[in-house]
Amino acid sequence: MQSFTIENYLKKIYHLTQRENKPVQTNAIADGMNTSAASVTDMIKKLSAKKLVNYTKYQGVTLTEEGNKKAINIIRKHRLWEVFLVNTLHFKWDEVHEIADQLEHVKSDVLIDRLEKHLNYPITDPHGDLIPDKNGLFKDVNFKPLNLLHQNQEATIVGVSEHSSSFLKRLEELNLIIGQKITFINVVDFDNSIEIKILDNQINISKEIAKNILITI
Amino acid sequence: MQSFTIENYLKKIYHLTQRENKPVQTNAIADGMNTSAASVTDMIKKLSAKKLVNYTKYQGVTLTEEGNKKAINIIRKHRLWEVFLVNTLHFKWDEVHEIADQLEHVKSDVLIDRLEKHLNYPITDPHGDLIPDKNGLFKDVNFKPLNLLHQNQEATIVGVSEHSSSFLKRLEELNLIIGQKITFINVVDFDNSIEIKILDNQINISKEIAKNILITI
DNA sequence: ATATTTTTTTAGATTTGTCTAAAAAAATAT
DNA sequence: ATATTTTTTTAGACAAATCTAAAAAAATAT
Repeated sequence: MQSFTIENYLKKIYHLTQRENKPVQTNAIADGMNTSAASVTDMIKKLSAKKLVNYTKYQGVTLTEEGNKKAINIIRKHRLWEVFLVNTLHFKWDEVHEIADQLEHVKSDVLIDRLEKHLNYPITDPHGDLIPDKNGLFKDVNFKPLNLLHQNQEATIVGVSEHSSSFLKRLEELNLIIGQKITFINVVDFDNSIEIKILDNQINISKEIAKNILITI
Repeated sequence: MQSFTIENYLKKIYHLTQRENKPVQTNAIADGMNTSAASVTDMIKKLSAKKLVNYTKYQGVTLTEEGNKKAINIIRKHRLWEVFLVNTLHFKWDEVHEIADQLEHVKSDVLIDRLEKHLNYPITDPHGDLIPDKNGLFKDVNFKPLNLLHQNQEATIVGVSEHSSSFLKRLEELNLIIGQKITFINVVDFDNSIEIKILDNQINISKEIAKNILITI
């Protein structure tokens, strides 16, 4: 009986160490995985014994080079499956995460190669997240959160940094979808919400929404 | 941590009770699953507690109606994924079994619906095995083994009843592929091998090969 | 009908991943 | 600098799925 536990831990640790480049705490992993801190400690010891994480007691963990490689490979598979679900099977972008969480664990390198070819070597998944190549390398791109734009700057939406279904559905309602062009107007002092122009209308979006939308200029 | 163990047992019991409609023995399951008889006994008790199999000590098992339904659903998923692998990703028919064994456990009814639609509602998988519909019903067809044909009878190959890669590869070498028309000539007394006409050539195939080829007249 | 062989089950142990409760260490506050 | 709070680890237990070895039942052979 094989299990996906190790792969899920590696993926979670990867994501938690990405934004800030420092060890992730036991509790943060436990929260993110719906498990107890004690279980995380147990599992971390196993991962450490397998040389997939660097671990010193009470100091949190980082991925080793090998752990990182494995994590990126899972993310590659997850994102390619998401593209498949949206492009080939016509799912919506807010419907694919849970299914891809299962598909990402299927073991077959040739399957992923063929899938990638079938999808025409996509660079990003349906949320604009970069898909690493076979060697784990990400294309170098210049994405930043919408809230960092300056007055009257034009930009194109290329991704999101939050994947909850409720967030994605809201974006669709506002036409804030990938490929959409927008113009930054200004920040409203009172609540830090943001005025933008989109499809010739001016709309207001909260800071929470704005900072989770990725754009390129 | 979820596991596919129960699904794999159900599938195996389904296949082992199919050909002969009587209880399957503990040892037969153990052989087919690469495990020990003791483990099978343990697992059977669990399946019985869940009302998925009918079990009386020393008497072997059969599937309950519910167990049967679950088994057929797994087989449906397995076969649809095989069609996907061959038709969409261009795998060969002898390369898909192991991958489909993983994909069949992905849980999402809507995924299977969309996959089925994408594949244009196929009736059989790449080996000619029938794909049950959503309600677990198989289309009623008239397939039988090639060795049961009579002299000079013409027939079309529609499937195989053995799925090993070595068998399938051998069939390809002999052009014995699905859709191929053949004419039965005669049985050779000495070794029960069979003479057939195929693509204007007469060839000889062993009884072992012949009985694992399914034809329709 | 009894002995032998085969099949199945039980008993007891192991591994994986999890848990709760308590102890220990680190971080924070006074 | 000490007390308090938070975080992490340890200890001990549990469920799932497996194993080997031994016992029990069923099937087969003489």
